[in-house]
Amino acid sequence: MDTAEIKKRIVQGGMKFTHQRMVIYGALSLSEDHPTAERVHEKIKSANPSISLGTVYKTLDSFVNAGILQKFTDDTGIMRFDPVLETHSHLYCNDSKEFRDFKNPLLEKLLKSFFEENEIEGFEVEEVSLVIKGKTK
Amino acid sequence: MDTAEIKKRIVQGGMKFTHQRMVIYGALSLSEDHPTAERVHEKIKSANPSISLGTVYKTLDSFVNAGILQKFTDDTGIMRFDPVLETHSHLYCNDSKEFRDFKNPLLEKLLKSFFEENEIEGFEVEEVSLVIKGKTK
DNA sequence: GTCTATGCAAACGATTTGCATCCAA
DNA sequence: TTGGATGCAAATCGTTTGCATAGAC
Repeated sequence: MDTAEIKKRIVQGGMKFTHQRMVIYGALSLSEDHPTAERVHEKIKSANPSISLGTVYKTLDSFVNAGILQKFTDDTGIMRFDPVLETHSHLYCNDSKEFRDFKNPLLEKLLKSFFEENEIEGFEVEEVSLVIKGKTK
Repeated sequence: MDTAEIKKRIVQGGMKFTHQRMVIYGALSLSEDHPTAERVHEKIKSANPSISLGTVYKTLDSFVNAGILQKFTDDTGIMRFDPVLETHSHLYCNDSKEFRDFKNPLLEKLLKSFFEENEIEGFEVEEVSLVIKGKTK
């Protein structure tokens, strides 16, 4: 994702465009992993030593509220950020403790049809979140 | 679940049987919700004021290691405990922020077959965890 | 009697908050 | 110019740890 595209996303999210937001979103959009706030801070601080960890937290939170970033919490309770907005699942490696995106149209269709065809009594489904745990081989 | 059954579970898990473990497992096995450690402590403390929150944490952790309790982490990063050991999913109400168990053999079979029939390149699936988010109606 | 479980208090670590200053619009 | 964004430090809070004592086996 290039500079212009990132700026567009930030502005479309209804946010002021700042240097910090540019740098932080840039670090995220490059990463295939699902970094924590601290990891994002590490990635950017050599080139941008003045951006504080507090700002990274606040900025990531603003991105989530603006809908241009997704967040989830891993098994250890630490927040993870994901710039991929489309419906997708996550692979979690029990050995390396790392996440990877898993996009599979068939699986998504399967889940979608299941919940369309099977009403859950007393509950209205809005979204489903699937984590696939196992080992990289 | 009665006293004898709880004692059996604790002993079969290879753990010493203590009054604290009895009380803590008892509080969990009664609850359809998925309480936090603090919630468990609240539930038991009027009848057992000497059981400390630290002991609740250590005990719940021992149960998980012994395999007689499952734990997961909610979206806010707080640990939740679940005495239901069989494969099942969770319903999460965005309004009340509460979890309910969702057992559905068809859904479980669907997911199981999907991952049996669709090899994920470079990944060996061990378990899948599904959270269904929405609203109680 | 031995070895683990418990209670207590202090430590920890990820995240949030308050507030003065800065800067994009 | 002005309201929102940033940097810094202190506060928060769920959870863990260390250690002396108690209790299960």
